[in-house]
Amino acid sequence: MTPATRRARARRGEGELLRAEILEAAERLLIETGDQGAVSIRAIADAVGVTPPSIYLHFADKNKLLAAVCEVRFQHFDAFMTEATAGIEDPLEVLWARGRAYVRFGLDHPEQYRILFMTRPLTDVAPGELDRLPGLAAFGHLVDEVARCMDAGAIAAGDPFLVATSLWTAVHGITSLLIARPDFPWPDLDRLMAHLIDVHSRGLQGPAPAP
Amino acid sequence: MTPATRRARARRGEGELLRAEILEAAERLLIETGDQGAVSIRAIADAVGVTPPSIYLHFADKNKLLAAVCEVRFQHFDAFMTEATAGIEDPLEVLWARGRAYVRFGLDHPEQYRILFMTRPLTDVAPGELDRLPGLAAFGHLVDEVARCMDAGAIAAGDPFLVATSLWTAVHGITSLLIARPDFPWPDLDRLMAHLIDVHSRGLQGPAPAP
DNA sequence: CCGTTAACCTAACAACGATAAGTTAGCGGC
DNA sequence: GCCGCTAACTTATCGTTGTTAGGTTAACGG
Repeated sequence: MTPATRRARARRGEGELLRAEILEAAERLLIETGDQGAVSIRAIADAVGVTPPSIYLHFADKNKLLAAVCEVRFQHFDAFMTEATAGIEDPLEVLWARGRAYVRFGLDHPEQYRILFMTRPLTDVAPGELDRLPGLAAFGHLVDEVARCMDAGAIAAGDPFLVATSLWTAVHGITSLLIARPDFPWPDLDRLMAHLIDVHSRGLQGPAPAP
Repeated sequence: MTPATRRARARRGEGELLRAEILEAAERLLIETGDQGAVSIRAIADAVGVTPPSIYLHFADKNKLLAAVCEVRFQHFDAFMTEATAGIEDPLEVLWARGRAYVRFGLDHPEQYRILFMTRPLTDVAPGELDRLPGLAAFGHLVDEVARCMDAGAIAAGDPFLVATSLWTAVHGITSLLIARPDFPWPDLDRLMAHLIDVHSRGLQGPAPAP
């Protein structure tokens, strides 16, 4: 594959345009190839119509680039889950809708999900900017909804953080295994999710363990 | 680091010795560096005291080597979990003991767990040798134990495969997230596991959803 | 039209996985 | 004792990767 047509140089002050084009091309390659390893700096540069070093004018290294790609995608993560719960009154149903949305989002964006939640963090998170952790806002909302369920008596009173963490690991378990082991003879996803919700809706109503 | 002292050539018919040394060195590097990317063919060869091409006398490529490393480790996987349930009478307690052992094993061998269950399969599994899938025997035993619980009336009757799959995703969710996101402010693991077991022991006793 | 500088490119490095082709040394046979 | 076969390696090299140093082009203010 010969290099794509050379990209026209941006006008003065418009250098940031390249950054956006790089992000777009990188995500497109990530989705098309389905392989993080195939998304090389050279392949991205080629897709954009630019030489490899130009990438480094906008991203310190490859990890930062991939992190940026995922950050863009996951800005929609929390919003997507919140939308999925719009108009639902029952706080317990809100929880289940959120869980279903989580799994769906992960399976719709498997490569980004893999980078964000199935590999070690690409960029070390400095203490103090923990709030910029992707998905942390979403987790906060989950804790809130769990607390709301407890207040409404929909689930047994207890530690909302502990319950939220457990719910997170539950939906992550399904999402990540489906992504990592697609060759396993999985039962129908809807059945699996229904069972998960069934178990939890019953299991969370009993007395919580002592904190 | 200069190359380690050169390894003495194996005697005739003892070429397989090198294979074992390579596997050992590869796993040691994997554990010490904690980074799959740092385990290069050259680093392994250096650790063994041999040149890189010698690796290929025993392994077709790097993926096959890493797969072999994990296979060795996971030959103990099912046995470890079975041992953890030895002497337990209550079939439900057997299930929980197995779950605890699963998480412990994963956290004790995080890099191998990551390769086996958190990345796409290193080597494509040919149809017909599905039974050699690492951990599949272990999964079979899980299904058996779930069925035993159903027979004993410890959990509601239903599809043992569905329930076993769900339990697998549950323990995998905890294990894999703990490995991938060690920086998250996790609650105490024992508390998390106790909550998981609490929820499931209650949730699995109600009527199962229709198959 | 000139000079500044933003926006790139050319050339190259070290490290990687992998391969082709050569070399060394253990050991049975005479 | 030493010859030859070949198992057990090595040397040299290829193409690709992430990344950097330093040079070049062209848009725009004056």
